[in-house]
Amino acid sequence: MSKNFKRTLITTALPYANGPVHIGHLAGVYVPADIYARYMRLKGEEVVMIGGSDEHGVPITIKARNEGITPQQVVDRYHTIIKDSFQEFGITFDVYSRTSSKIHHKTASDFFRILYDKGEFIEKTSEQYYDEEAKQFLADRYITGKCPHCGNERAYGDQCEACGTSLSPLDLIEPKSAISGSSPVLKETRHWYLPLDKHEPWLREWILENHKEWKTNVYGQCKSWLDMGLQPRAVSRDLDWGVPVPVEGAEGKVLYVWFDAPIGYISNTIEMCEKEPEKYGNWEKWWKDPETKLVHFIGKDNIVFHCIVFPSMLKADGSYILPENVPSNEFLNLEGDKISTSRNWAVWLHEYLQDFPGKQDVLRYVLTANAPETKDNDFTWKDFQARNNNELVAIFGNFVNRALVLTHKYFDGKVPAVGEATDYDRQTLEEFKSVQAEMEKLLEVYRFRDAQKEAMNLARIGNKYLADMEPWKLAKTDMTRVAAIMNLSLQITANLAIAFEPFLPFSAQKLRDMIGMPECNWAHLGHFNLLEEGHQLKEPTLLFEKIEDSVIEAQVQKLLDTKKANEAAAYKANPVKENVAFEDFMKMDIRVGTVLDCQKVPKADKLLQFRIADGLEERTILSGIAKYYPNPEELIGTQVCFIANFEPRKLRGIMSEGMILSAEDADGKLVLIQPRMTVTNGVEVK
RNA sequence: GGCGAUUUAGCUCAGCCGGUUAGAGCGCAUGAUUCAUAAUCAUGAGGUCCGGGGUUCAAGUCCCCGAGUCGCUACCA
Repeated sequence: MSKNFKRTLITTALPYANGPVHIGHLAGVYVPADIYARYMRLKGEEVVMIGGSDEHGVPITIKARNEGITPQQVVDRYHTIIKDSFQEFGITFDVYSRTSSKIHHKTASDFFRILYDKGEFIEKTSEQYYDEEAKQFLADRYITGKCPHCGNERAYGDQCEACGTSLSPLDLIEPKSAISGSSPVLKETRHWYLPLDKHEPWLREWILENHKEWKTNVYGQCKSWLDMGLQPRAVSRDLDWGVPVPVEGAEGKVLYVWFDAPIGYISNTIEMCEKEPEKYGNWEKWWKDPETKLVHFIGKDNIVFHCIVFPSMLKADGSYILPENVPSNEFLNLEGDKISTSRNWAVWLHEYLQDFPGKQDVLRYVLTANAPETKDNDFTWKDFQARNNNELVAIFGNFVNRALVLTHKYFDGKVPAVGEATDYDRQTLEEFKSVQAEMEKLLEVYRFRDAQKEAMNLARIGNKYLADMEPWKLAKTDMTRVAAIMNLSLQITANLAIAFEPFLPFSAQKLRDMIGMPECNWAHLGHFNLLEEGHQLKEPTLLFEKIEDSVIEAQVQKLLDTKKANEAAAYKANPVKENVAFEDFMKMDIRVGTVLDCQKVPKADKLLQFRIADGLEERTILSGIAKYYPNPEELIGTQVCFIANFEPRKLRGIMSEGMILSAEDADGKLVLIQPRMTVTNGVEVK
């Protein structure tokens, strides 16, 4: 399956610019991609690594509204943090740009237009609300009106927050535009769809037949999607934040964010090439030459977009190459819990860089050693400390220090003469012979965890060599032999500087400074003539430092604090809604009833089916709280509050006659509202 | 619920096309050693390979049923 490619284009998933980057992003995408890129460069291959912020989409506009700033201000803030922290962390992007850039708007726009002109889209027309004052179509949530169910005057077009009902804008009574306040009118609007179903046949062959080497999770998920049958996907949205749809009469419409984002890889490549044409050449050679190997580094939540949707877009255009591989990692957990931006459960890169100055490599090492390559993994601070102290310090750093200190002690820091190799020396040399090939084999198939282990193994061999040779004893009798031993130890040190360069670039650089090895060439790995006799070494400094318990405890405490803060203080209660008349409240019929029966609804994860004695007869109500009540039978006999005069509605084929009231806690957990003492069934709540 | 992935020593993970006593690193125990950031080196203890069936001369490895975990997806009146 290995073709001969001339050059490699590495893309990294675009971080969404509504928050900073955390260790999950790093472990899943950026550290492995950077290792791969550095390795390729070290080999002298032509390679570029593309990155950038994904800055469009509805969540950013919502965040902006909540904070009373513009979407541009939101993305400016996070783009800067993300870009700066990546750079400080040593992620070597050839370009790190953003999708709000001019060049991206043009690229994405042109891309759409070409597909449009080729007739690669399906157009569908539907009726949507239009604001004649603001002269634009209104996205669902920019329409407010009276909720047909509860009468709340300020329901949104997609949902009534008073009663929780999800709505269509057409359901609203007396709709109003949230932008101008005027009454919108219904107007026909077109939307464009990418007919993925049309692309299914070649996708099948391309993935299922020709890319069996993809990781099992990637291959499996693609197969699953293909077997289910692909559906057309909308590529446009009514929104004013994004890339405008470049079609006549499409004012107020933008490209849907998932369509626009992957094109960012292309725009960023163009930007890179335009900035330094002599270095990178024409952008098209990176995207349109079949001799370019395209590799997407992503997380597992992005598989379908990168393996099915984006390739379909590229194929629809017709002039682009397709990805050769899509190495997708699983997720990294933090101290046993899912990493979450909204819950602030994360180790943020920019904060790590502040708390651990100069320790980029420690985090790089730990994230690689514990990378979620085949399944979700857990990051713990204790493990972080152990890997630093027991591996980086004790094995790698210690060996380097021993070799250098001994050389300074016995030979004034000059590389001593080679000398005759003993059988044992030859054995040690033998172990280095296969290292280069071994590491390449692993790196080529994106197994960075194992590759890094190989590098660490070299330091282990070094430690063992010194322990077995005991030059500090021989120094009393045979300095020629000591010279030979130290020479070999120093050559091992030089090899370490090469082997670790893709993984621990800062430390490798530091090491090369110490031993005076300005150049770093992958081809030299496994050789033993890297440092010449008589070459002067610098005074050794420590490559890594031990991390004390107190430092780790402080980080753990920080996490515990955010957890607490999340649960209480950080929860921002929603603003109080508009006053309502007493009569409106009286329209709501809230009552108490006893649970006669309660069980999970088959084939639904969230639904519980209640049988309630309501004082008159009995009624069935469904409620989406199954997750929080794993033993529903325990609710039998207790009393709950419910809205009795709700329009009945069918869910999963069962008629639900009302709504059971729950409080939603700060963490999203739903807790039933229950009377403190038993009351008569059917009494009203006022 | 459907689909995909995953479940192997205390922890983190290897085990290709089924083949003799299941491996590595860390942690732990014991011993050796002092050049080194109490670092290193050696040895050792630790596993009904998630559970239950089946195919086979032979299964961690293949098939079926089930459980846990994660992702995509449907469902939270």
